[in-house]
Amino acid sequence: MGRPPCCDKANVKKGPWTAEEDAKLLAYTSNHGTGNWTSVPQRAGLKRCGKSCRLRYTNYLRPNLKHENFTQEEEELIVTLHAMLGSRWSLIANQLPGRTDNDVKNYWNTKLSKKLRQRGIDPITHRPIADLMQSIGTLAIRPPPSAAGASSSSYIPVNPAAAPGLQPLHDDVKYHAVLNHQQQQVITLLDPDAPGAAASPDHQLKWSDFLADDAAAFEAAPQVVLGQYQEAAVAGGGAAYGDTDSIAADGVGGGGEDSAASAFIDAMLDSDKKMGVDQLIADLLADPAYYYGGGSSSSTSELGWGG
DNA sequence: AAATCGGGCAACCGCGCGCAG
DNA sequence: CCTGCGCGCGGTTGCCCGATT
Repeated sequence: MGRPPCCDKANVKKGPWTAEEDAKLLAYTSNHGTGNWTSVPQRAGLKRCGKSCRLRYTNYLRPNLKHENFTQEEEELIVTLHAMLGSRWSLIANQLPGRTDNDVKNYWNTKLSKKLRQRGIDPITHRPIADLMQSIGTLAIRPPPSAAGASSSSYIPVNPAAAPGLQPLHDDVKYHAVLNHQQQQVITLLDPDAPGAAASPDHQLKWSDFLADDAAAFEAAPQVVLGQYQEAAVAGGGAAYGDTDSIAADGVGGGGEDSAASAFIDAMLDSDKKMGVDQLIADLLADPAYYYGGGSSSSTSELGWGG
């Protein structure tokens, strides 16, 4: 038994919107707001599905939308957030004023993923493709990640300790130093007075522990949860979102990992608005070590997005 | 000049979640 | 607690248009 259709599809227009339709929808929303989309078509005199109206409004007609090209700063922010959040386009778009999730998604699919591939970085895992090939070869004999392993996680540059013999593409030491430093800044910003802040390596819990009881853990010590999430997010292989997706897909776990991520993300989004975490993200992006370990951190152009 | 190809983008579809009754 | 409904999200599709042959 499927869900009934939201509208009479036989009598609904589909396809590109005309200027007249746009005008009607805009006039209606400016006068009545955007609640109850199912009734909007009838009230606005449109032969469209309410869902289509909502999409048209949010992706095109909504005030303050940017219609110009993405800037280099926006590109870099998308890449970083995608590495942390996966394909949660709405969350990523929240960090980009004037951009919609559809914009970000399309831009990623058509431009950014290709750019990453061209630079030898897998756009799904955000790890060097060479590293992935190596991982495939050694997957069967790799031990499961331990707490210690997680705390020294490798992300884009492979951690030599985790894969001895593999040539690191970047300056891993510098990269990890930068990343850890940025994480600590974020954590401190969120709750500088919290006892046992994640700054203490001995206190770091395993991400899997957090997942088992994420809601309570987050309320009790969000700064620790943040540290864990970031550790998990940067742990090699895109475990941060790949695992949650698989959990969600097979319906096992009652959304444990997913809710863990969501709880953290929601809190993060609330907090960053208040505390300027955006700037920290920008600082992280501004450091070339993020993708190309070593070198100075003077210019984002060193990331090589320009051409 | 015409045909074909490929990229980019707008829009659609189906699903999950939250909420109200 | 259950059910129906609306909303939002992510994945996918299909059209348009410029580039190439």
